[in-house]
Amino acid sequence: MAKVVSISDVAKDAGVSVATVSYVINNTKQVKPETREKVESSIRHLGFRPNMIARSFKTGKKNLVAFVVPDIANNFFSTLIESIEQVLASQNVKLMILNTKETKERELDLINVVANGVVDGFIVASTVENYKELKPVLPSNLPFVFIDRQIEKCPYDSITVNCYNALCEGVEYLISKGHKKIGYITGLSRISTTKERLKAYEDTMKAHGLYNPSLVMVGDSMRHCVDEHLQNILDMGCTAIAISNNIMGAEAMIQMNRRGLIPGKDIELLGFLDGEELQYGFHNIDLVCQPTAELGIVAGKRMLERLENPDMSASNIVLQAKFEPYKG
Amino acid sequence: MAKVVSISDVAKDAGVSVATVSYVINNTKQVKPETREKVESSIRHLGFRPNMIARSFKTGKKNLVAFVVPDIANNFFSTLIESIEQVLASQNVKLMILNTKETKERELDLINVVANGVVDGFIVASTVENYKELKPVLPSNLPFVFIDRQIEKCPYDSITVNCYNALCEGVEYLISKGHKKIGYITGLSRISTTKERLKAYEDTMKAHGLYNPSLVMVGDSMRHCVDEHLQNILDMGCTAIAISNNIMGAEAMIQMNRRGLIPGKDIELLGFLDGEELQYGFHNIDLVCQPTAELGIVAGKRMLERLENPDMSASNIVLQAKFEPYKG
DNA sequence: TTGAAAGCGCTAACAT
DNA sequence: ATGTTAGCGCTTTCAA
Repeated sequence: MAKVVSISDVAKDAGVSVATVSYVINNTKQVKPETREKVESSIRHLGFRPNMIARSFKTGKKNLVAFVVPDIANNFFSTLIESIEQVLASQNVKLMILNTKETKERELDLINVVANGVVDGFIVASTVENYKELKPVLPSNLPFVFIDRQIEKCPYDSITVNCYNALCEGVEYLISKGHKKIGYITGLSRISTTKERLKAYEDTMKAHGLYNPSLVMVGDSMRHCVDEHLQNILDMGCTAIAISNNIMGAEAMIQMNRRGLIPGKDIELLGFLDGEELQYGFHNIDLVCQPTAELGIVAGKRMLERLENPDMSASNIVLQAKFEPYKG
Repeated sequence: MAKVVSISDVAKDAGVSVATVSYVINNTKQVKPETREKVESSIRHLGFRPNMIARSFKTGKKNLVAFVVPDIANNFFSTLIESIEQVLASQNVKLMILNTKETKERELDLINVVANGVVDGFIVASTVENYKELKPVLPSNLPFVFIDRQIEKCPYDSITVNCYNALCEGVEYLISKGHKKIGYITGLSRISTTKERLKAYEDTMKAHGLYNPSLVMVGDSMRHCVDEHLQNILDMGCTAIAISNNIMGAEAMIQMNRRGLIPGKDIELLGFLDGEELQYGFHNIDLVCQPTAELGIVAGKRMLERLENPDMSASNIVLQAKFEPYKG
């Protein structure tokens, strides 16, 4: 366990003051070239690396943003992670990922732990339903950007995707192809995207006099619940099924495959295209396509702006999904 | 942007010294109950949260470990993340995830950025081939635990899974069922797991006089490469195909599905079961099963031990995968 | 062009 | 049981 070398070790070695060393490593003042050389040589020679914690402590800047994410195993969110990382990297800001597993307690706990002093700001895809629950843990001095899911009465920036129109169009499409019994699997009830999408399904079905509440299965936004719901829907004799998110859609594909059913032939599937994953394989289902990468990019940019200027007023940006039927 | 309250604000408000406040928030000395109460009331009242950076700066302890991971979208790694998180949580240590996307430069850069002062240690699933490349960025004063992939000549702890025997058994099994032309898709060549698995395939095929180098497709451990390789293997008339990791296996399933081919019927598939994902759906392929969660647990524990006692000598732990044929 | 020194918020040794 | 204070490594103001 070698001793860790500090700025004063470098100063001593180079025969200058710590201030001078600081000037050269930060390029923050003019330094005589030969002095700079001496210092840089000592740095290399001693293997000095500035202690980031000390630096953050002093400057209050960490160049670190936390992304609070419900499920890193969901391709939608991993795509989001990558696009956010990319934007932040342009300003040399790193992304710290905190995985809540769709659990309120974990979300609140993780935010709480990291809130004071560790990061410069938060991007949050919250699993919490409304602002009341969240408020106690939100540090008032840090920027927050909410992404993907809208929190009721939340006075911060948000970037979301509206899927209502696209999903209505999708259900219309199924109906126009003659489907009458169309099953639906929802996500976690408390989440805004789940509500919006369910409403799209319900409104469209009702408009055509086809709505039947027993065709709606209440899922959990994760894959586990799908198999059972799928079975119920099949048992009820549905000829088509719409599914409230990507991961459940992917699971439905798998489970249909296991039963020897071919999507788009034996039963028509309307799902969500969220991440790269689905682009590659799933060409035989109708899709609601979210601009996932763009969502991350917009959120990342917003965070960068807010870091620059914390006093901007909050804004809510809504991107639009679009419907793309399978061209079989 | 409200003012952030510090320990001295609390001290002032409660009419005690900063030391006393520190004692109550850390439970590090006896404090008279009524004093404690006063302090706790001030803390609640002012909304004080200890500045973690300042604390880390002072104590040198961050309770934060970095996990350097090649691809968070790969279920194998997200399972690993969850099991590591779980173990670390028992000591109140948090996990920071750094995503390299199988890119050496990103890996070296990210380690470098976080090396000094941000974390207490690193768990690394490295995409780098050998220790020489890695060495310049490794801070000598921090613990490292290498996981999943073995780095040549690396003098640190490692926890890996040996799949050689299980994959040999799997290929034997295919051969015993009468398959003679068995295609193979490899992972990224530089990675230890890729090498080990390829060797298992080659050794077994050779032992039966069935080896033919043109049946081997060089992949990249990600899904993108699979479709083309799969086509080649089908064109060559293979009746079975073995695939070097989970994500490429999943992609092969999807692409077969797209072609209307049923795994285990039209062509036999030998893949890897790594994460939860595959447990749910893929019941019609033969599988090499890695103890993924256990891998994470062992690595997490090792890190915790090392944090406790940095001077332990390095150890290399190897877990064993096992082969499980599809029982159709 | 360089240096001296204050101070960021906290912990913990030492004093009371 | 509580308070006083040094000091963690760094940046930055001010002086030289």
